[in-house]
Amino acid sequence: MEKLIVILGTTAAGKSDIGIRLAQKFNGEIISADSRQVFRGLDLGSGKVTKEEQEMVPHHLIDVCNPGDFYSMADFQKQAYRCIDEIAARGKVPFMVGGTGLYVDSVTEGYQLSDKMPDLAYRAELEKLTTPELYDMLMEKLPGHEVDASNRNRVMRVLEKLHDGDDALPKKQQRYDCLLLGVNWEREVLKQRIDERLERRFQMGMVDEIKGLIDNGVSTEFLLGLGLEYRYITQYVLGEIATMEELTEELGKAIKRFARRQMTWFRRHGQNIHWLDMTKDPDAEAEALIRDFLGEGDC
RNA sequence: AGGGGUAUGGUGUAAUGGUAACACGUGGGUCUCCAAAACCUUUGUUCUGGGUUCGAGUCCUAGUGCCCCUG
Repeated sequence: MEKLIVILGTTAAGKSDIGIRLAQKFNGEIISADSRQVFRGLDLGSGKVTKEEQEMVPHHLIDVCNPGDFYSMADFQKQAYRCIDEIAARGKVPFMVGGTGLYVDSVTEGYQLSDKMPDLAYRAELEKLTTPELYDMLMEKLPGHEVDASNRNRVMRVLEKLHDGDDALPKKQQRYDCLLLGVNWEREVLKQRIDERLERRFQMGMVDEIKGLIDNGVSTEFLLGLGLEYRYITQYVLGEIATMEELTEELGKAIKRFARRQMTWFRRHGQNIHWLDMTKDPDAEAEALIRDFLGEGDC
């Protein structure tokens, strides 16, 4: 089984930096596992690595589609598999770095997905119904299936699967031998890092980035749906958020809330994550683990 | 110093004298094809001392803190 090194963690934890350093040391290439960095032009707001950083180590699955395109976990998985296999075939070490828990898991746990594409027409039809109606419909077709009755997206997805002839049961098959490294900070420290990074990106022109996207025809509906930076800054540009102060405060809160959800995901799904002690020497700790994982003579 | 106002969870507010509520925050959780999405859920409050009343966040009184005005 091919080996894959994964670096995960919350937003603003510093995954990209340590990922680049480690990939350089171990003759690696980086696959980004980030649901927003796949879009061209979403740079500052998605926390994308710079062009210069991308030159230090080859990066993959960044800028692979246009804003407004439909891109999902399944697309990511397919492309990630191909990238990883190609990197390994070149005799290099694949490093997957990212904070989108679902994307990471789809590769590390080997989700087996139906090969049918989402049926957008059927989805549009379901969209007309209220959530309770959707739930009733689901219970009729598949009594006893466990989903949050009020979770519209989940209920719709199960209906969609059934419509496709799928049995709606999740399956998986591990495809890679993975070493999971977690980058994490004490809560208060992380909150401070989030605030600092937010301030820094505002100074670097994050608002102008969003204005530019809108001027170039990217729909505000798409941007609002992305959440966090793109949602809140779009609201500011549209005048729904009045001041920069309010924007900074609301967005800061939202990012912290998101970081908490990310941790919930990792706690639940990553039983074998090695959490690096960021207050000591995380690089050395990670290097030792990687060396051990890859085996002697490989580095 | 005098006059007026005000005091409710961490924050902002609500409650004809009759079970103290809401939002935000905080914490926990769900999630295999839009996942930075979409959801579920916990927590905690009447400034202090007296008084009126069957019953006080609410009325009276003293104190204390804060705000405004005057000097």
